[in-house]
Amino acid sequence: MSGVTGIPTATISRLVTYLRILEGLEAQDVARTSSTDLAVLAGVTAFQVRKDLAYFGRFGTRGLGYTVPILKRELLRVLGLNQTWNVVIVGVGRLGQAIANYPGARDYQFQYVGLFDVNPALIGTGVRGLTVRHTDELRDFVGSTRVDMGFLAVPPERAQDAAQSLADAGVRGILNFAPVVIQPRTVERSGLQEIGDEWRGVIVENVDFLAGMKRLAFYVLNPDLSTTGPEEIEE
Amino acid sequence: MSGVTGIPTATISRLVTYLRILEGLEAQDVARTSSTDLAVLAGVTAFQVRKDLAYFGRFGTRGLGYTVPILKRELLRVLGLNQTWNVVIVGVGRLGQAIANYPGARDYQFQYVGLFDVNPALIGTGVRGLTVRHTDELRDFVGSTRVDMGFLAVPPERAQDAAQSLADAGVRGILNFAPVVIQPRTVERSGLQEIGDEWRGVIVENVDFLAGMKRLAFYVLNPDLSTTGPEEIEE
DNA sequence: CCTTGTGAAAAATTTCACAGCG
DNA sequence: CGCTGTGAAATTTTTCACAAGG
Repeated sequence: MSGVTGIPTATISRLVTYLRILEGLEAQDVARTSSTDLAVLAGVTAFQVRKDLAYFGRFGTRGLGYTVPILKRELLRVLGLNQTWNVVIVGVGRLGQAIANYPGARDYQFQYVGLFDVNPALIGTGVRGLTVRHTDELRDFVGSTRVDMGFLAVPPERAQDAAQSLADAGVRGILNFAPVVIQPRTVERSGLQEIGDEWRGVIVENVDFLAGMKRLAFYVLNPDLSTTGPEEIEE
Repeated sequence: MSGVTGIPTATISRLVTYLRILEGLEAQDVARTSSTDLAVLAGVTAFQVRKDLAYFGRFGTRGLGYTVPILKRELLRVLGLNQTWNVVIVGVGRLGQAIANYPGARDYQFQYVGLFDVNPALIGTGVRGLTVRHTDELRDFVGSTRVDMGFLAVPPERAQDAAQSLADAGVRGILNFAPVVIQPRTVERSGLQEIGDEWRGVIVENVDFLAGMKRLAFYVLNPDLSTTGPEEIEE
């Protein structure tokens, strides 16, 4: 859609933050905002805000700033949140269930369409109106239902296999909650054939609670090394 | 401890990954490894591994590589994971309880010493052997018990206040699970005095599931913009 | 001969100054 | 005048080539 290239991944994270802020402003009926406002609320510089937005277009009016609903709409579009996303959850233990029940996902047209696990005790039970199926059925399921992403909430030792199953089934994006690096290539594993070249093009994003905890430990011990955002937020 | 400065935050994230990999290697009784091995397993370049480690010392032997237990021990030390961390959880709803029950935190001497919430229905109940207290008691609690970090698992609209409570109580690190930017400065809030200058020096790390989901949406839509790690991992 | 550790080069990202336009 | 949008400068981070050392 946009032929743009070389956009920092940090920019994408910040766009998500700006969007959240705009939703807050809209909820308070604020009509207009500026790069400086957004910068204060996001904890970055106003330069950064403008540069981030400039990668995707011109959304403001010189001399006036940004119209909240317009900028919000544009960010929704840029991030792909103005469309429906069908999601399966693989791993329906405590974490998987917490994810399924976490409020806020539905606000963005994220719909859980399937739950999968290998634990016989869980299969057949219902969580949020969906029946838990065996992970072996993933492939058939994806064949008959559109699935845009998979959330991986299995124990670490099963994460690579489960990711492989998702990729083989044709799922294009994986949100990995397991504290493991998912290998995009088929890593040599004793005697196994190289399966699933569908790997090419599968995106993996990680959400890692344990890693966050450890990073925090480091920065509490070395506060001088932490990035506490810019000193000056105004230009 | 280390007078080193200017260490990329990305380096700290990668150190956490290397540590995890080393623990896996140790569990498989692998005695030695190399920057190339670690690079493959971490999905980065070998240059990167060596540079990351070099910020903190010389842990390898030229010609031989790294001794797994030694490098692991050094990374534990660097990250501050060879000591006990006392943690309180603020917000004991579904998410807070999932965090309290998540396995793996205890492996690193992270100990939950207190649970806090404002919901009367929860106060007094027990979760994992701890009694849930009212958040108002946080300050007294921190006065009598050492608390090194607080995990913030409250609804977004309460996150800033709860973070303020933690900071006022003297907690140095906050792991924020709420999809909100915690303001390190006391932002103008209708009529309230500027309280809690303890803010200076409080570290905030974020673990944001919804943001991960949205980033994934973007990259699934724009796969060409995703950083799929290096093409070549070998030197 | 192998693999680390590191100064220097290259690339990416952020900061900045100001032109552009309502 | 005010605030955005952006090319250029400054800074940060990564990549690289190779010296150092077992």
